[in-house]
Amino acid sequence: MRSYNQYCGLARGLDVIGDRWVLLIVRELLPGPRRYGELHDGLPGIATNLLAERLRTMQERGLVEKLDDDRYALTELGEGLREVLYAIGRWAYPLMGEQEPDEAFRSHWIVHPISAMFPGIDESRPEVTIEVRCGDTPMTIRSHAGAVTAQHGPAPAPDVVLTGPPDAVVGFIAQRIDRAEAEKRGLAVAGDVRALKRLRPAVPTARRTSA
Amino acid sequence: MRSYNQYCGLARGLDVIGDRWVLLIVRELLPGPRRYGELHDGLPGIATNLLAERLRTMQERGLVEKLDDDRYALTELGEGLREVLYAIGRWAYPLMGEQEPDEAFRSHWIVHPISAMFPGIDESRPEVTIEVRCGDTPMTIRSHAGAVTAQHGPAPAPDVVLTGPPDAVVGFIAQRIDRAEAEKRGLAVAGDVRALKRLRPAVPTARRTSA
DNA sequence: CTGCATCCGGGCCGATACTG
DNA sequence: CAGTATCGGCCCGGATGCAG
Repeated sequence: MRSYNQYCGLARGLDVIGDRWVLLIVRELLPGPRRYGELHDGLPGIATNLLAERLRTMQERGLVEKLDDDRYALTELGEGLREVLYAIGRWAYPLMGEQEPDEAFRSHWIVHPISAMFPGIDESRPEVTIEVRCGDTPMTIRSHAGAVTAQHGPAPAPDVVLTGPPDAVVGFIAQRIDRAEAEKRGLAVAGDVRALKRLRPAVPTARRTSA
Repeated sequence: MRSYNQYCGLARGLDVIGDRWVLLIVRELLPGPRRYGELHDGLPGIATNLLAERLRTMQERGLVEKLDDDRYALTELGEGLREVLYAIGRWAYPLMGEQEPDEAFRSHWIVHPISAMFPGIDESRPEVTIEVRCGDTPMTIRSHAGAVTAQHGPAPAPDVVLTGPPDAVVGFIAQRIDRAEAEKRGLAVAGDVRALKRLRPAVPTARRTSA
C-alpha cells in the first residue's frame, strides 16, 4: 500500500498494518507459528500469491519471521498487535449477528473472543472442560488453574459439549445470550452446564478510562 | 472494499473500517464535527473525490452523520473507534522516529497522543497552560481541574511555550525524552518548565491484562 | 469559494494455471 | 506442499470541471 506520508502515529501504523489481509494473517499467527498451508486454510478467500506477498513484506517490516522449520511466527512487534486486534474485535461485536450464508467460518477463530472474554488468571474460576463443535474441527476450551485456554481437537472427558452455529456457541459461553435463546439459534447442550456459568466473563465494556 | 466474507469479529470490523482513509477520517472527527474543507485540510494527500465517497459510505455504515449545518460528525458507533485508534497509536509509537522530509504534519494531530498520555481526571495534576508551536497553527494544551485538554490557537498567558519539530515537542511533553535530547532535536523552551514535569503521563505500557 | 462529480492512468487485488 | 506467473478488473490518486 502506498504510504500516507503523514507524520502521525495512526498513519504510520496503518502504513504497516493497513494492507488488506495483514491483520487477518496476524490473527492466524497469534496462537502460535503456522505453516504456509495452515495459514492458507485459515484464511478462506485469500489468493495464494497475495498470501506469499504479504508474508514477504511482513517479514521485511519486522512483523513476522520464518523459523528454521519453515513455519511463520510473529515477532515481538507483531505480537504487540494483539491489543489492536482485540480492540477491533470489541468494537465490532455489535456487528456480529448471525452467520451469513456466504460467510466462511473456521472453528479455531473462536479462540480470540474466548481469550478476550476470560483474560488473565483468576484462581476462583472453576475447573471445567468444554468441547465445542461448530465448524470444521472440534475445539476444546479448558479452564484450569485459573486460566482459560483453547486448542484444537476433541476433549477426552468434557464436562460440557456444545454443538451448534458459532453465534449461538460463543454468545452462550460469553453469557451474552441465555440458554433458551441459544437453543433457539441452534445450540445443543450436553452435560453439566452449571460450571460454565461460574466462569464469569470480564465485563464487556470494562475499560480503564482514567489514570 | 470487498468483504472478507468471514464470520469473525475482526474480519467484519475490517469490512467497515478497513478501507483506505477511513480511520484517518475518524481521527479528524474525534475532536468534534468538521466541515468538508476542514477535513480535506486535515487529510493531506487524499483526493477530493475519495473523501466524498468515503464520507458517503461511512454514513451508510453508521459511522458518520451529516448535521443540519452541513458539518460531519461521528455517530456513537464511530466514536467507539477511539479505542481502536489509540491502540494502533500505542502500537505504532516505536515506529515514530523523526519526521521524514516528504511527510506532512498538522499541529492538531498532537491532540490524540496528548489525550492518550493524560487520560481522565487526576485532581493532583498541576494547573498549567502550554503553548505549542510546531506545524501550521499554534496549539494550546491546558491542564485544568485535573483534566488535560488541547485546542487550536495560541494561549493568552502560557506558563510554557514549546517551539520545534513535532517529535521533539511530543516526546518532551510525554517525558519520553529529556530536555537536553529534545533541544538537540530542535526544541526551544520558554517559561517555567517545572509544572510540566508534574503532569505525570500514564505509564506507556499501562494495560490491564488480567481480570 | 466551498463541496463535490467526472474522467483517466496506474497500481493493487483476485482467480487460475503452473512449477519444483 | 509451497509457492510463482499471468492476466483481467477494480480501486486509488491526480487533474479538472462545475453548480450553488
